[in-house]
Amino acid sequence: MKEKPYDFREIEKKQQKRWKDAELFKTTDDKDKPKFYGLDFFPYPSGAGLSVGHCRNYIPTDVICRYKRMKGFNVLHPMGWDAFGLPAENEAINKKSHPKKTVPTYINTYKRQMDTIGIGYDWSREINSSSPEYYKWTQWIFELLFKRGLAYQDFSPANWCPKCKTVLANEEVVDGLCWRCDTPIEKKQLPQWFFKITEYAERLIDDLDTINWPDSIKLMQKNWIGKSEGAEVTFKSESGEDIVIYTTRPDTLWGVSFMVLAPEHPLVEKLCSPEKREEVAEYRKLAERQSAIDRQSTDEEKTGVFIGAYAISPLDGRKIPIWISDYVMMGYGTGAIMAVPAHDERDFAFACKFGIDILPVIKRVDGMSKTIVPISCDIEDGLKGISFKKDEKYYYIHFAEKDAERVIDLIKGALSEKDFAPVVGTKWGIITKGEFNEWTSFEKGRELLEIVKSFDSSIKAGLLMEYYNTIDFFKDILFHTDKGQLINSDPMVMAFSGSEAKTKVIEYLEERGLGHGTVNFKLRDWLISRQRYWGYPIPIIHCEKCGAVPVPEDQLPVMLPDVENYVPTGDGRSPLANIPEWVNTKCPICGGDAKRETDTMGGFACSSWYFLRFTSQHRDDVPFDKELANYWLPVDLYVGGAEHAVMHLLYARFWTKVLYDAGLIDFIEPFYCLKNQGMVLVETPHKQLIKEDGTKTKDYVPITPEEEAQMDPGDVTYKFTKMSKSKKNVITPDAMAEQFGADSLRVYELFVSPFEEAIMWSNDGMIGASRFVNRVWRILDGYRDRFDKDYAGKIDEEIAQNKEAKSLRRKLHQTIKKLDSDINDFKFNTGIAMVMELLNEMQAFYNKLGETGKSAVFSEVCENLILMLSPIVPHMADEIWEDYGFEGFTLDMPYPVCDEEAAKDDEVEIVIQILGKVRAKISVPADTTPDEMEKLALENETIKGLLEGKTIVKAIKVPKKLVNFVVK
RNA sequence: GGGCGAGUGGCGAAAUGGCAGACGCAAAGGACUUAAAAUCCUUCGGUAGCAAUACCAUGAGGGUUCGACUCCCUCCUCGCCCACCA
Repeated sequence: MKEKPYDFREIEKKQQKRWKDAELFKTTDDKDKPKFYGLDFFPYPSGAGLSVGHCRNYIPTDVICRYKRMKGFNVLHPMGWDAFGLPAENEAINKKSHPKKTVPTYINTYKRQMDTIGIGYDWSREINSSSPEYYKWTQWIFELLFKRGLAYQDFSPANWCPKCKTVLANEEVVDGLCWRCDTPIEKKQLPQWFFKITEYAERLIDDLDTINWPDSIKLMQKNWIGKSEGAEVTFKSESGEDIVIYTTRPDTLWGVSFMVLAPEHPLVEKLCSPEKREEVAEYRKLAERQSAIDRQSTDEEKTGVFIGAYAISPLDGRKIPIWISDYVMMGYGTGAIMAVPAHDERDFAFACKFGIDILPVIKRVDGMSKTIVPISCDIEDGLKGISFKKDEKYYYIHFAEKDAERVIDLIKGALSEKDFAPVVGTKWGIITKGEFNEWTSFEKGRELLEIVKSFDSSIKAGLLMEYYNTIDFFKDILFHTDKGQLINSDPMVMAFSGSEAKTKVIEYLEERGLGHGTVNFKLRDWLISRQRYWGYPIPIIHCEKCGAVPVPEDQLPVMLPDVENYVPTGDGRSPLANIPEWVNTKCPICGGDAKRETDTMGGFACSSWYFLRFTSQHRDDVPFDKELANYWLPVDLYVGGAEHAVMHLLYARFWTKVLYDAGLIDFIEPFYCLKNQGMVLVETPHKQLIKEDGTKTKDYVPITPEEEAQMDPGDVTYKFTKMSKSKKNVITPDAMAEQFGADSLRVYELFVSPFEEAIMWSNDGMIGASRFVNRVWRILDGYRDRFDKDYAGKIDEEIAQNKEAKSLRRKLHQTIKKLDSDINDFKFNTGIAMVMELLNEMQAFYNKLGETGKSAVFSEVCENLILMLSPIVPHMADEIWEDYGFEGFTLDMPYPVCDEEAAKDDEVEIVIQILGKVRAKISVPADTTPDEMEKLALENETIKGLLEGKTIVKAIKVPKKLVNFVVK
């Protein structure tokens, strides 16, 4: 027999052509079959092309889709292009080209690369979000939202990126910087279009329970939506204005020491006293100028101004000073808060900074004496602290902060008389080795403190001794709990404690008409306007008489006009505003002169419904076929990076719910199962960052290979980072397919680490994967001429005679079972490891078989190996399949099924332990009963010897696993 | 500051209460070869020992259990996400 070399370049090209010619991946809408919809995140086609990082996303989805197809599912596995939006436009500007030209080129590259690694997409359903056929329907959905009152225009201070010259959504602002170009964001007052996603906040939280997503992503969405329950309370100012505040801690109402409004709060103007007017105006100006980053920083000292006005407490008629400060934000709640320094850390810090009187705590911690027994709570010679006993351990807490006196006052207030019961005078002490040592003098105490300070914190824990120099420890007691009994409040509510107190106070307020319970969300409405060219025009016509009118459906799409110069002007208007012949139009209602909306929509609109379009991409009369959408959706498997946790995934869920409400679909969530693949990191040269004064910092920055070549090798450090074009460290799938083959690349990415974990790209690992693939080929090809299709009838005879054949067959069926369940669980790495074990056994068997030996079992193993590997190494599988004389494609074959009988072990090795330590191992028939196992264990010579003179108290027996003797 | 996750050989990793290190990489030895590559066959956590074997070992310390990488408590380190949301 002539050996056929594994020429993967030739083979992969050939099989890809066969697949294409046979339209192998074309999906039919056969509604009788169970369906499987596998989808990858909608990629933005960039000039950089695909990297092996993208493949980490596409390969596993492809494996699952191929596997599901072999399992008899009707599989939909489409791909499309998120081609509209800022990234595409910015890239085109940089290249001094037009996105209309660059986008198709990039798409072609992506498609070619995806085909190169053998991803089985149904290209007949390809979608390009920048094509009028697609964006017509995105505009249609905009109008649907508009008609349902979910799209509105509003003047608002928007996040403005001066470099991208556009407004950004909250989600697109990262650390106060533009998520694309890292430019600090400014605030700019502009008329903007919003989607009312806040109306769906509750459902967006609740429905998370119905989908199978990673917990971390669900949690991120929950935190982003940020539901909190509390109350709105109305205070009257001295001048008679109503000031409504929002609080989540109505139970602390009687502790209101002052009040804070957001600087831009509309009442500030009215309330401000004449003599404070100037100061207030100045502060407001300052706050306005501050960029998003300053305002969000927690480290900043609190700033604020007293506006010279007072509110009257509706509870007791007390005068409450009103302040403004930028730690209160207009966008959340009512933009006004009641400040309770005794129970809120920020209010406390503010009160300390400005010397505002603090009312005592109004909630006393229940049963504090059970957990904390203060020994002393005083201030002595500048040393401020509290000693106490907790859980039988002694602690001393020293407050180094300048407001320690006030903290200690509050703590005293939070303790009841009985908490102080064991206190004897002002007894100072310190605990070492669990012993309480009284401080005989201040010097002695200081000395001990110094020693303790120098201890490593782990040692401190070991000594039952802890030292704090902050108020951290009491945060839980004072600021971060609603536990405790109400005190210093109205007698009507004082009987209550814990979270019940909160409910009762809300009732108290509602009865007296002072306020009511309410729910607030951190989520803001979704800002969709972009003052940029490369997006689809918002289909609205502004008429002076009729207002904002949606473009009639039969006039959709509103085509994006062709313009030569699309570079943003930076005046806050889109380039479309400079095309009068496009802007000027007639009102669809009254026929009078009107102007088109010139803003375009952000790219997230396109990706908020594309998964629906794939089901019926051909329809030009509806956005999607309702029946087909209901058949295919929700998506059964959605794979992509975790970085889209809040933006895309939240918007797509929102639109799906809107479409459901409009009766267009029958499901409430778009993606049933979500998986996040790990990143691919690559070793990249870095240099140490040197400060201006020449000192070295701890930070390293990546450098390009050219920079590396110019540097002293000693100064270069290698670290694993994400691939990026600017670092010039991108590894492309094309290069890997050329060097090792697409099938080897697929194996490498699946095998090297668990699916969710980041992988450190390694060429050696790639070689290992390629070695495995080659080995599979060599064995299968080597047996090609001896392969016997009619092996089935000859198996029984062979395994009866040949123990090794039986054992190999067992391994085969165990592997089928393991790989099958591992693919289902996304545990590709261990599944492939098991195939490697099978291959090792095959190799040993094959070696014994020699050049000419034949085996029915080996034929069975070969056929099943080809089929079970088909989703993973499809090119090779189909090539060998042909070589073995089979017709058609492995993808059309049923996936191998485990023969449970064949997979059963005859004998198992059990471990014999004495007191949990392994002392012997014996091999027993698999069906040995626990009692027989014990008997056999006791007969073992080694065990006999070790048990000599000992009494067996108990024998723990685990079938097929172990016997453990507990002895005395 | 808050939340989530992780920490196991020289390296990527396996084992989710039952033999720690499957599988792979790297390394070492052998076979084949004029030679190299490739391939095939071995060895491969540490300490002691010729060996059988024994002891140690899953970030550190404690606990639960007949038995802990796995569960609980305390601490350390790293990563990611969020961050003045009243």
